[in-house]
Amino acid sequence: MKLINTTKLIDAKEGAKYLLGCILKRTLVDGPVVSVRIVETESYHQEDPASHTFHGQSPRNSAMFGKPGHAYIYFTYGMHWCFNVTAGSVGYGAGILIRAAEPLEGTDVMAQNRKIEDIHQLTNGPAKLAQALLIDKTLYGHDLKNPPLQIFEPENRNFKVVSTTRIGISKAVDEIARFYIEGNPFVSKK
DNA sequence: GATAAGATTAACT
DNA sequence: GTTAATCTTATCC
Repeated sequence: MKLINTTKLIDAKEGAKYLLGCILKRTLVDGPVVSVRIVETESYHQEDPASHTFHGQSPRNSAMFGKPGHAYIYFTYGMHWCFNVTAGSVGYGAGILIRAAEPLEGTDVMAQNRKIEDIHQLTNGPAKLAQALLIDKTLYGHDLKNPPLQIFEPENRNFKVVSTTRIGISKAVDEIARFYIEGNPFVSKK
């Protein structure tokens, strides 16, 4: 498989569409490999009031001001981790939230991590995905070209992309920055 | 130093 | 449809 081309992530919105269909591969400490296909993303950039980078660089968001193609991971609502791919050139704070994915490999491990059986509930939301793949602050700033967390280009792009407004935010609610694969059953609801 | 809100989820009524 | 869970960060005294 071919690793992603990070130059495609310079523009957050284009990057969010580029990541659809890509394979996210997680190698766990004790051996098992989990892989999922990205089916839903949202883009955020520095002039966007809904972005964590809107008010400039801080210890929390510093990864997004670094090289594109790294992991920006944040903790929210006192209990959830969310996983993003950094975007934009160095010095410009942008990122792409991975909202949902389709389980491909290691579904048994994901079910164990999520403590549920239903395949359709394993990774159909940003915090669910992070929990299923055991993603937390230890992977903050991780270069996604290296194990234990990597992203590969898809074999083909035989799918249609739908563009809409984002979910679960209160600022810049009219911005079209959410993208998902049409008809995919693992796209989050709401 | 204190407080309010948050790129969510699951469990209720 | 509504709400609790639970804690970090940013913002404002």
